[in-house]
Amino acid sequence: MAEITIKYLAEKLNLAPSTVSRALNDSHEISSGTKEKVMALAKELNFQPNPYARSLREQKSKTIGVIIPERINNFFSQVIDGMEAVTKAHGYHLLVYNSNEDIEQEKTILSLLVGGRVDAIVMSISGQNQKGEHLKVLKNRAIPIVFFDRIPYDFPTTKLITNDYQAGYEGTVHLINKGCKKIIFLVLSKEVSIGKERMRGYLDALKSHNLPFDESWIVACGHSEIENIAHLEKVFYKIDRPDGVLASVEKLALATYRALAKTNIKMPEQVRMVSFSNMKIADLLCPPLSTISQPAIEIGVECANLLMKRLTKKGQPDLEDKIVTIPSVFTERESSR
Amino acid sequence: MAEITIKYLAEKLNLAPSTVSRALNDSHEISSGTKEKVMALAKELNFQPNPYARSLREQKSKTIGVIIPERINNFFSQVIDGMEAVTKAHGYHLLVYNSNEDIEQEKTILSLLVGGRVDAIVMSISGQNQKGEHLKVLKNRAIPIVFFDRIPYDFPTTKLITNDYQAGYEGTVHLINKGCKKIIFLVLSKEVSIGKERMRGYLDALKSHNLPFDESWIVACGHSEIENIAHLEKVFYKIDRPDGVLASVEKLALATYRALAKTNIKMPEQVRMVSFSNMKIADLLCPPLSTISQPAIEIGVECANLLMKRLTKKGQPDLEDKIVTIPSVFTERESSR
DNA sequence: TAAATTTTCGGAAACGATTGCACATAAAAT
DNA sequence: ATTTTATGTGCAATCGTTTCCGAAAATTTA
Repeated sequence: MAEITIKYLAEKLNLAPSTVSRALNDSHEISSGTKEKVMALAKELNFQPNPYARSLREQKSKTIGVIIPERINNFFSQVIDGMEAVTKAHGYHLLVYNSNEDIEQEKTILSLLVGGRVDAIVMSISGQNQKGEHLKVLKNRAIPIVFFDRIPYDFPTTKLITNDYQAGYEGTVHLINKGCKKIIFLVLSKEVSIGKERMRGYLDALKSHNLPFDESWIVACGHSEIENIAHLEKVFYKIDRPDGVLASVEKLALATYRALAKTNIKMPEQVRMVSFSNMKIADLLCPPLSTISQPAIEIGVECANLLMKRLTKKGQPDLEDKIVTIPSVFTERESSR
Repeated sequence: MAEITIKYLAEKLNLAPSTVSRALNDSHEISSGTKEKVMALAKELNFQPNPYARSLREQKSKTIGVIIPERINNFFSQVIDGMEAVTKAHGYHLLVYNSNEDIEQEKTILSLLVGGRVDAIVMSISGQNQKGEHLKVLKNRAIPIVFFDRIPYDFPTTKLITNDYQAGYEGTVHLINKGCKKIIFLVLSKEVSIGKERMRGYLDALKSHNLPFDESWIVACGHSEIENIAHLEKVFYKIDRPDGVLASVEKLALATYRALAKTNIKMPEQVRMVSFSNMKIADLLCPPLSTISQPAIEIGVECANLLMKRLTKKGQPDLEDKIVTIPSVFTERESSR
């Protein structure tokens, strides 16, 4: 079936394409009579204006690019759900890319996006490198971008994070209050923003409670689940075994569960754990996991709101260079009781 | 900064836009000398052809629309990851939509997509209705579409599912072998394809093992977690309590965990459970959950392969009207031991 | 050397929608 | 009755790319 175009409608109605276009856009300079006729036929034939013709002419795509480092992760799924809820209401579409925690892929994706394919970008950058030199392709382009969760420090735009420092602090204090003396901190990469902030909270908590600290308590893990488990096993086999764990990402808490399963160390009796996590079933784990969970949907909504405001209202200024902090919520469960 | 266009490159190089275009596309009718000059400048200025102009001209978008009923679900995330892996290699983009299990939203999304925005669609339809009348907007459009997991029966195209019948049968047999006599079947909606097939396997297993069956053993749940839990609690409070559970979707297995937690019924001692699920942490639940898990990534890869073949090779026939079945894998864990 | 190719490139149309401008016709004001 | 204004519509250019067609220039062949 031939695609239905404005030109086709115009022929059918004995009108000029321009008239049809204006009628469809409810222009004031078209009589209500012709408007109705046009609308009626358009509805009858289920006419949909060609998005690419429109994008080309209007120089905007009504599309937003989303880049996340990992798709199989509740947190990011929730963020995107939040974003979609608001962008949908504005007639915007979401192009979603998974960078697989890989800077090279991030770079490739970005170069695809800057060509005009999207009107804006929402991004959480990979853990490999937080400096963000690979983001410089964006610098001299006028494309709005907001970062969330894993943000680059030196890129002048709006960034959304949770109160990582405070949450890290409070999670640690919680463990201290439960009697933990040797709390280790699990981090994917010391380079990543969220890792750094959460770690700062952890360190400050230890300090303010006059607890000793050893460099080896910062356990840097990687992206390989198997290696992480093996590494953690060794940590727990040490004579001077830790009695507390603060995991800066969910993945590492899970690795800890598996590592502990291979030893005969009991949680929470011998070691307690608190983790940053957006798992919905933290309460079903053995034992249920104490979590610091981020308001993911809200983060998505907020990102989208910022962009919608910038894109749909005219005369809007560029995105401010600032960091917006949304509080996370702590839930105590068996793992730290 | 002004966008860099072919026309701009042409001016800079004192060439015609047509020549530049051909050079960039490595046409044989351009001398290697000019090709090099053009390529060099394009690279230097980081030229990206305007995707919308190209789409308009070529009448294809190099974009695929993906519609899923739920985003916060490992299965769908994995499927999309699989798809992206292959579409990326072909220079295709993914527009992802969440229908929220709502037929109306599905309809809205479809009408947005048929206007030429995407070259093909991959879809798993909502559980509300499996008849698929709302898909008729697609009927007279020439847009290729493939369904997976939750498929409409009467839509003539290729559909991908797992061996739902067989897996349902084998899961049930497993429970029977463990000594279960009263096995209930948890389903979201009796209308949904996967529910039906899995149920058929369940029923046949009971029959072939000469076990009694009662209509009430088919427990139809909804999308509200709270109601499901309340409902299941009642099921387990009956005098004639079930001693086995086959959950046709992960969500209902989790609801069962929570319902059991409110009673003092022990799993697997008093009731055993097997569930369809793609959870990565089934082994960390209390007790670890026996799962029938679908090869989600493979499904995504297969969907994408079908479409890429159809779209990138010329002279390809329309998508065959057939159902492709990929086997799922059963993993026994504590919940049914 | 002239003719026939082949190679290399430019001009212009096309994709479908939007919009500035011009031009009718009708209504209102003078 | 004539000018002004408002209203409704059409023409044509534009967005950036690709491609058909034709025409020079370079090369080969007769």
